[in-house]
Amino acid sequence: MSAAESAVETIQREMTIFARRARASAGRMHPELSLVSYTLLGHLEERDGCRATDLAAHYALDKSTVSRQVAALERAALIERRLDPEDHRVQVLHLTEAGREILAQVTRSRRAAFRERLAEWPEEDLVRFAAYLERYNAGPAGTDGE
Amino acid sequence: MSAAESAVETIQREMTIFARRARASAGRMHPELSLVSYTLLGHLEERDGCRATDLAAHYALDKSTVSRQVAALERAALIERRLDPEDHRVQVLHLTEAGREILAQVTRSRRAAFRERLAEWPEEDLVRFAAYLERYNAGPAGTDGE
DNA sequence: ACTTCAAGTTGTACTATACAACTAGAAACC
DNA sequence: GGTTTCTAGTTGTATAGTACAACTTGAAGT
Repeated sequence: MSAAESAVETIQREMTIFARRARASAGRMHPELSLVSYTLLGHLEERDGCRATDLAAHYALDKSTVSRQVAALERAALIERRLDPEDHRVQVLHLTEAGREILAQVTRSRRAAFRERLAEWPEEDLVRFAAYLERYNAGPAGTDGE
Repeated sequence: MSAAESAVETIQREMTIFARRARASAGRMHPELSLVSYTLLGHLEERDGCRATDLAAHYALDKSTVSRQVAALERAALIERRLDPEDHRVQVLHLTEAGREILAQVTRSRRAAFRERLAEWPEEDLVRFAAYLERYNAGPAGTDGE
C-alpha cells in the first residue's frame, strides 16, 4: 500500500472515531442544546433569520423534523416566528435575546474545550490542520451530504 | 485574534460541520449497518471477539444499549455468542462469516467514498492531515469521551 | 375559476439511547 | 458453608431525533 493509500485509511479511521465520539458526547456536553439545535441557532444568527424550509434544505433534514425542532426552540423561547407579510405561508425565524445568549454560551464552552485539547499544538500545525479540514469539508458532497 | 486562536475557531467549526454531516448521512449511506453497528463489528474483528461489557466501556455506551445492539446483530446473523465456560455470566461475542463479509463490504464502500473525496490531494498533504487527525483524537478525552 | 405548487403541521413508526429494576452467576468474607 | 456483595447481561420504560405520508393553508399559473 502506498503512503497515500495508507494515509487515506488513517483519515477514514480517525474521522469515523471522531464522528462516533462527537455523536456520543453531543448530548452529554450541552444538555440544553443538542448539536442540531445548536447548528440551527447558529444558522439563524449567521443569516439573521430564515425560513424553516431553508433550514431543512441546508441541513438535509425533513421539513417535519425541522418543524418539530423549531417548535421546541420556540417553546424554549430561543427563537421567535415572524409572519411574512408578503406570503402568509411563510414564517421567518429569528433568534430571541435568550437564544442569542444560549448560543453564545454554548459556543464559548465548546471553544474552551477545543482550546484545551489543542493547547499544546504549535501555531503552525493549528493553521495547517484548520486548512485541511476546510478543504476536506469544502469538497464535493460525497461521504456526507449537506 | 491571533493566528492560533483563529485556527482553533476554524477547527471547531469544521469539526462540527463534519460531525453533523456524518450523523445525518450515517443511516443513509449504509442502511444495512449503522455507524455504531459498524464500529462494534470493527472492534470485534480487531480484538477477535470480546464481551458486551467491553464494548460498552470502550464506546461509552450503556450496557442496555449494547445488549440491544448485540441482539440485533445476532438476529441478523452477523455475530454469535459463545458462552464462556469459565464464567457462565459471560458471553464472548464473535463475528460470523456473514458478519465478516458485511464488515468488509461496508469498509470497502466507505474507503471508496473517502478515496474519491481525497483523490485530488497531494500525498504530502494526505500524510500530514492523517497525522493531525491521529494527534487530535489521541489527545485527552475532553471534547468527547471514549 | 381550477389546478398545481409551496410551506408547515400532525399522525405514525422506527432507531438509538439512557436509567432503573431485575435475574443469574461469581467472589469475598466472616 | 452461608450470606453479602459484586458483575454480566436483559428487560421495562421513557425520551430524542428522525423520516414518510397525509393533510391544511395559502400563492401562483393557466
